[in-house]
Amino acid sequence: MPRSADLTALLAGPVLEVAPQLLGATLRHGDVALRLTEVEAYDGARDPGSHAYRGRTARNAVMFGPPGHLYVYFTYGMHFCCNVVCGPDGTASAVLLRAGEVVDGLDHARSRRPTARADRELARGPANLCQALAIGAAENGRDLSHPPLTLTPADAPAEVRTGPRVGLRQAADRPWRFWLPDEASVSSYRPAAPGRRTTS
DNA sequence: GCTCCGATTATCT
DNA sequence: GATAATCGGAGCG
Repeated sequence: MPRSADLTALLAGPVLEVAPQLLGATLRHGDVALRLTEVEAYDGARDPGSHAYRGRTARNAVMFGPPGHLYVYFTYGMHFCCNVVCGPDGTASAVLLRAGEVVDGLDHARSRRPTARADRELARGPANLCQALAIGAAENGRDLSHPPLTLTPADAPAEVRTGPRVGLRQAADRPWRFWLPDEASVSSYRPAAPGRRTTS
Protein backbone atom coordinates (compact mmCIF):
# COMPACT_ATOMS: atom_id res chain seq x y z
CA MET A 1 0.00 0.00 0.00
CA PRO A 2 1.58 3.27 -1.10
CA ARG A 3 1.64 6.04 1.45
CA SER A 4 -0.17 9.28 0.75
CA ALA A 5 3.13 10.91 -0.23
CA ASP A 6 3.42 8.40 -3.08
CA LEU A 7 -0.10 9.18 -4.25
CA THR A 8 0.61 12.89 -4.30
CA ALA A 9 3.85 12.39 -6.22
CA LEU A 10 2.13 10.21 -8.80
CA LEU A 11 -0.74 12.64 -9.32
CA ALA A 12 1.54 15.67 -9.60
CA GLY A 13 2.80 14.48 -13.01
CA PRO A 14 1.48 15.47 -16.43
CA VAL A 15 -2.12 14.37 -16.85
CA LEU A 16 -1.43 12.31 -19.97
CA GLU A 17 1.05 10.26 -17.94
CA VAL A 18 -1.09 10.09 -14.83
CA ALA A 19 -4.31 8.94 -16.51
CA PRO A 20 -3.13 5.51 -17.74
CA GLN A 21 -1.41 4.89 -14.41
CA LEU A 22 -4.72 5.21 -12.61
CA LEU A 23 -6.06 2.15 -14.41
CA GLY A 24 -6.11 -0.70 -11.91
CA ALA A 25 -6.06 1.67 -8.95
CA THR A 26 -8.59 1.21 -6.16
CA LEU A 27 -11.06 3.95 -5.31
CA ARG A 28 -12.91 3.49 -2.04
CA HIS A 29 -15.73 5.46 -0.45
CA GLY A 30 -16.77 3.95 2.83
CA ASP A 31 -17.94 0.38 2.37
CA VAL A 32 -17.70 0.28 -1.41
CA ALA A 33 -14.46 -0.05 -3.37
CA LEU A 34 -13.80 -0.45 -7.06
CA ARG A 35 -10.92 -1.07 -9.41
CA LEU A 36 -10.68 1.59 -12.12
CA THR A 37 -10.97 0.23 -15.64
CA GLU A 38 -11.65 3.32 -17.78
CA VAL A 39 -10.58 6.97 -17.46
CA GLU A 40 -10.19 10.12 -19.55
CA ALA A 41 -7.60 12.92 -19.37
CA TYR A 42 -8.57 16.60 -19.34
CA ASP A 43 -5.58 18.84 -19.90
CA GLY A 44 -6.38 21.96 -17.92
CA ALA A 45 -6.90 25.35 -19.51
CA ARG A 46 -5.29 24.26 -22.82
CA ASP A 47 -7.96 21.65 -23.48
CA PRO A 48 -11.08 22.86 -25.33
CA GLY A 49 -12.95 19.85 -23.94
CA SER A 50 -12.20 20.69 -20.34
CA HIS A 51 -14.41 22.54 -17.89
CA ALA A 52 -11.31 24.64 -17.11
CA TYR A 53 -10.90 25.83 -20.72
CA ARG A 54 -12.58 29.18 -20.09
CA GLY A 55 -10.77 29.82 -16.86
CA ARG A 56 -11.52 29.45 -13.20
CA THR A 57 -15.13 29.59 -11.99
CA ALA A 58 -16.92 28.64 -8.81
CA ARG A 59 -17.77 25.24 -10.28
CA ASN A 60 -14.31 24.22 -11.48
CA ALA A 61 -12.27 25.84 -8.70
CA VAL A 62 -11.20 22.45 -7.34
CA MET A 63 -9.52 21.64 -10.67
CA PHE A 64 -7.16 24.56 -10.15
CA GLY A 65 -6.14 23.38 -6.71
CA PRO A 66 -3.52 20.85 -5.63
CA PRO A 67 -3.52 17.27 -6.95
CA GLY A 68 -5.04 14.42 -4.99
CA HIS A 69 -8.48 15.94 -4.54
CA LEU A 70 -11.80 14.94 -6.07
CA TYR A 71 -13.59 17.25 -8.52
CA VAL A 72 -17.29 16.40 -8.63
CA TYR A 73 -19.70 18.10 -11.02
CA PHE A 74 -23.43 17.85 -11.68
CA THR A 75 -24.69 17.49 -15.23
CA TYR A 76 -27.81 16.85 -17.30
CA GLY A 77 -29.87 17.91 -14.31
CA MET A 78 -29.52 14.54 -12.62
CA HIS A 79 -26.03 13.05 -12.73
CA PHE A 80 -22.79 13.46 -10.86
CA CYS A 81 -19.40 12.68 -12.41
CA CYS A 82 -16.05 12.73 -10.62
CA ASN A 83 -12.43 13.45 -11.50
CA VAL A 84 -9.09 13.07 -9.78
CA VAL A 85 -7.29 16.43 -9.84
CA CYS A 86 -3.71 16.01 -10.98
CA GLY A 87 -0.74 17.98 -12.28
CA PRO A 88 1.00 20.76 -10.37
CA ASP A 89 -1.12 23.15 -8.31
CA GLY A 90 -2.72 25.65 -10.69
CA THR A 91 -2.74 23.55 -13.88
CA ALA A 92 -6.42 22.56 -13.63
CA SER A 93 -5.87 19.15 -15.21
CA ALA A 94 -7.92 16.19 -14.07
CA VAL A 95 -8.78 12.59 -14.87
CA LEU A 96 -12.44 11.69 -15.32
CA LEU A 97 -13.28 8.31 -13.79
CA ARG A 98 -15.51 6.58 -16.33
CA ALA A 99 -15.82 2.99 -15.14
CA GLY A 100 -14.69 0.46 -12.59
CA GLU A 101 -15.18 -3.05 -11.29
CA VAL A 102 -16.75 -3.24 -7.84
CA VAL A 103 -14.40 -5.24 -5.63
CA ASP A 104 -15.91 -4.61 -2.19
CA GLY A 105 -19.29 -3.67 -0.76
CA LEU A 106 -21.18 -5.37 -3.59
CA ASP A 107 -24.47 -5.36 -1.68
CA HIS A 108 -24.30 -1.63 -1.03
CA ALA A 109 -23.46 -0.92 -4.65
CA ARG A 110 -26.33 -3.09 -5.88
CA SER A 111 -28.85 -1.32 -3.69
CA ARG A 112 -27.71 2.06 -5.04
CA ARG A 113 -27.95 0.89 -8.65
CA PRO A 114 -31.33 -0.86 -8.89
CA THR A 115 -31.42 -0.66 -12.68
CA ALA A 116 -28.15 -2.55 -13.12
CA ARG A 117 -28.89 -6.04 -14.34
CA ALA A 118 -25.40 -7.41 -13.87
CA ASP A 119 -22.60 -6.54 -11.48
CA ARG A 120 -20.46 -5.37 -14.39
CA GLU A 121 -22.97 -2.57 -14.96
CA LEU A 122 -22.80 -1.24 -11.40
CA ALA A 123 -20.03 1.27 -12.17
CA ARG A 124 -20.07 1.35 -15.97
CA GLY A 125 -20.22 4.98 -17.08
CA PRO A 126 -19.11 8.02 -15.07
CA ALA A 127 -22.50 8.81 -13.52
CA ASN A 128 -23.13 5.19 -12.62
CA LEU A 129 -19.71 5.00 -11.01
CA CYS A 130 -20.54 7.96 -8.76
CA GLN A 131 -23.89 6.48 -7.87
CA ALA A 132 -22.41 3.11 -6.93
CA LEU A 133 -19.90 4.86 -4.68
CA ALA A 134 -22.42 7.39 -3.30
CA ILE A 135 -20.32 10.29 -4.55
CA GLY A 136 -22.20 13.57 -4.83
CA ALA A 137 -21.82 17.29 -4.27
CA ALA A 138 -20.68 16.70 -0.69
CA GLU A 139 -17.57 14.93 -1.98
CA ASN A 140 -16.42 17.79 -4.21
CA GLY A 141 -12.94 18.94 -3.22
CA ARG A 142 -12.31 16.07 -0.83
CA ASP A 143 -8.79 14.84 -0.20
CA LEU A 144 -8.28 11.34 -1.57
CA SER A 145 -5.59 10.34 0.89
CA HIS A 146 -7.80 9.99 3.97
CA PRO A 147 -10.75 7.69 4.73
CA PRO A 148 -13.56 7.36 4.04
CA LEU A 149 -12.51 8.47 0.56
CA THR A 150 -9.25 6.96 -0.66
CA LEU A 151 -7.37 6.27 -3.88
CA THR A 152 -4.79 3.51 -3.84
CA PRO A 153 -2.57 3.24 -6.92
CA ALA A 154 -1.67 -0.14 -8.36
CA ASP A 155 1.32 -1.10 -10.45
CA ALA A 156 0.92 0.20 -13.99
CA PRO A 157 -1.03 -2.36 -16.02
CA ALA A 158 0.78 -4.20 -18.80
CA GLU A 159 -1.70 -3.30 -21.50
CA VAL A 160 -3.63 -0.05 -21.89
CA ARG A 161 -5.90 0.84 -24.81
CA THR A 162 -6.45 4.41 -25.95
CA GLY A 163 -9.08 6.15 -28.05
CA PRO A 164 -11.17 9.30 -28.41
CA ARG A 165 -12.99 10.69 -25.40
CA VAL A 166 -16.71 10.07 -25.07
CA GLY A 167 -19.52 12.57 -25.46
CA LEU A 168 -17.44 15.63 -26.31
CA ARG A 169 -18.21 18.10 -29.02
CA GLN A 170 -14.94 19.98 -28.62
CA ALA A 171 -11.56 18.32 -29.24
CA ALA A 172 -13.31 15.03 -29.91
CA ASP A 173 -10.33 13.80 -31.91
CA ARG A 174 -7.81 13.70 -29.08
CA PRO A 175 -7.18 10.06 -28.03
CA TRP A 176 -7.19 10.77 -24.34
CA ARG A 177 -9.46 7.99 -23.19
CA PHE A 178 -7.67 5.07 -21.56
CA TRP A 179 -9.08 1.67 -20.64
CA LEU A 180 -8.12 -1.89 -19.79
CA PRO A 181 -8.74 -4.44 -22.54
CA ASP A 182 -11.23 -7.26 -21.98
CA GLU A 183 -12.93 -5.60 -19.03
CA ALA A 184 -16.69 -6.12 -18.80
CA SER A 185 -17.15 -2.87 -16.89
CA VAL A 186 -15.76 -0.69 -19.69
CA SER A 187 -18.46 1.15 -21.60
CA SER A 188 -18.57 0.58 -25.32
CA TYR A 189 -17.47 3.52 -27.42
CA ARG A 190 -20.06 6.01 -28.53
CA PRO A 191 -19.06 8.89 -30.81
CA ALA A 192 -19.90 12.42 -29.69
CA ALA A 193 -23.31 13.76 -30.67
CA PRO A 194 -23.05 15.64 -33.96
CA GLY A 195 -24.63 18.73 -32.45
CA ARG A 196 -25.88 20.10 -35.74
CA ARG A 197 -29.23 21.64 -36.43
CA THR A 198 -31.84 19.98 -38.51
CA THR A 199 -31.04 19.44 -42.14
CA SER A 200 -32.96 17.86 -44.96
C1' DG B 1 -32.60 38.02 -16.64
C1' DC B 2 -33.00 34.65 -20.33
C1' DT B 3 -31.60 30.97 -23.22
C1' DC B 4 -29.00 27.12 -24.57
C1' DC B 5 -27.13 22.80 -23.75
C1' DG B 6 -24.01 19.50 -21.39
C1' DA B 7 -17.41 14.92 -19.73
C1' DT B 8 -25.33 10.93 -19.15
C1' DT B 9 -28.55 7.24 -18.58
C1' DA B 10 -32.66 4.42 -19.12
C1' DT B 11 -36.21 3.26 -21.96
C1' DC B 12 -38.81 3.23 -26.09
C1' DT B 13 -39.48 1.96 -31.11
C1' DG C 1 -31.30 4.62 -33.19
C1' DA C 2 -33.91 8.18 -30.83
C1' DT C 3 -35.29 10.73 -27.02
C1' DA C 4 -37.15 12.19 -22.37
C1' DA C 5 -35.75 13.38 -17.90
C1' DT C 6 -34.12 17.59 -15.34
C1' DC C 7 -31.21 21.73 -13.66
C1' DG C 8 -27.37 24.66 -13.03
C1' DG C 9 -23.35 26.82 -15.41
C1' DA C 10 -21.97 29.89 -18.78
C1' DG C 11 -22.72 33.26 -22.43
C1' DC C 12 -25.06 37.08 -24.00
C1' DG C 13 -27.64 41.55 -23.75
